Amino acid sequence: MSLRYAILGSLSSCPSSGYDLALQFGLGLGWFWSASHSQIYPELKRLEEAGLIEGTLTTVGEKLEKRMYSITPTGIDSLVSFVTDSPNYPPNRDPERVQLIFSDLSSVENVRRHLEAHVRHYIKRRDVERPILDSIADGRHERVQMRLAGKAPAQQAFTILLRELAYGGDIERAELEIAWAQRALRALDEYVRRYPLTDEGKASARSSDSVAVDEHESDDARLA
Amino acid sequence: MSLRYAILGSLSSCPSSGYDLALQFGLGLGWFWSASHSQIYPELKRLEEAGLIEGTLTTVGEKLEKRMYSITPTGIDSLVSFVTDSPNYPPNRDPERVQLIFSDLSSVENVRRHLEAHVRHYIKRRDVERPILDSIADGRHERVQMRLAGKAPAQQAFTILLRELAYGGDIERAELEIAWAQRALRALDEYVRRYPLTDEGKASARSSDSVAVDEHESDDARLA
DNA sequence: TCCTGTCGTGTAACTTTATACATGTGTCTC
DNA sequence: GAGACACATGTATAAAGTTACACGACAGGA
Repeated sequence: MSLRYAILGSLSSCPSSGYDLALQFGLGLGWFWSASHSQIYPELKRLEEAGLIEGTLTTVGEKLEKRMYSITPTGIDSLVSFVTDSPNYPPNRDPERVQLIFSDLSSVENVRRHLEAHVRHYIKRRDVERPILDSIADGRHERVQMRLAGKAPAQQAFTILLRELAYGGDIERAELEIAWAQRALRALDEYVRRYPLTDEGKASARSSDSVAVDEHESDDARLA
Repeated sequence: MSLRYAILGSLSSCPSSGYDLALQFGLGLGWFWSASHSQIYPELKRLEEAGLIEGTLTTVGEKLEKRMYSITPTGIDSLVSFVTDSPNYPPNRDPERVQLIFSDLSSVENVRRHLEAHVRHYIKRRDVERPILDSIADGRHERVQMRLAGKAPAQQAFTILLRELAYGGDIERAELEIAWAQRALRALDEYVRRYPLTDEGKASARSSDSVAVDEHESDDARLA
């Protein structure tokens, strides 16, 4: 049901078309909830039927139709009751970790690649989100500005605080992932130092050519 | 498709019934991938048809039927190619954050409750996972022991390392969430100190009785 | 004029996940 | 012997999400 409330939330900043929302779900809001236009358009219809939003048909240029939706008072009430619910935490589904815990079937090299990709992914993410946080902090962020319009200074500060917390938390998560993966890479190095010959026996776990490994078990014993 | 590989991964430690797997997906493996029995049983059939696993019918007691599945060499190959893929990161869907960023429509008190619940949630999670990590680190973890069976010491150390990294990372995530939410709570206190009267005007953002807020805007100006 | 890219709105088919329904056995305790 | 609870396996239905298909308008430059 969160898609519904993400839409209501976005519309509580300013009226938008389905297209606008789809962009939002790909960019700003997309850091917290993703959705594609094929999910958004039907949901907008349902929301309008339920009276939570209101659409007006406008035209761009000569013929191009555009449906602008605004949130209704009922919609606001529904959104408020959503944010007032105690937070719910969906079941864990982390494909990256599933890969990692079963990667003992592959090689140290593979895990290294995995962790390096992890670092790159979260560095990218952090580097994209940091400027957004900055622009919120110093009042340049356009969509936040819209949300602030017509509100008292105290309310404005509250809105900004919450956004900073959300983006700040996301960036911290990214930084944790980077630090974790880098430490993991060092732990891998350490492992390879301790079991030097295993690194070459990459396929050892996959097929039964564990001869090479067995051959060097004495090395393991010596080093351990 | 990760359900499929989570099942294969679990079966690569030891043969299991659908029931066993459902328990796993609720406990150990469930930290990384959740699934209910209604998803598992049909998937097991598909996996058997595809030749990735093999089921044998046994009986418990007199009549109670039990289907034990083992992973086949083809299944191992499939699993290895899964863990060898570069990690993929699913779209963001974080209902807690969606609530937070639109919580400026509710009250400081509501956000405080939200953050306190967040702290409790992740404290609980950390406290459950920490002993699991410990049991892996000192070799008491039963399912990890099964996975180690018959492997060379170097391979065993590799398996243990990966599990430690996975659980360790999860615990770090929990600790980050706790620290973040606690800092957020202090930031809320700070906000209330700066805008003292807004705290009482809880409903101000919801309805249009912003009179109370407007009345005290001079206070805001004075303090800011 | 054509072409490309953005703007704009939808539907169809499929996969995945959630929730509930449905049934029966084994084991232990009161 | 009855009842509670873990063991064990499924199906049905609906909701949510993904991917692809489908159409057309506008604006800009080549």
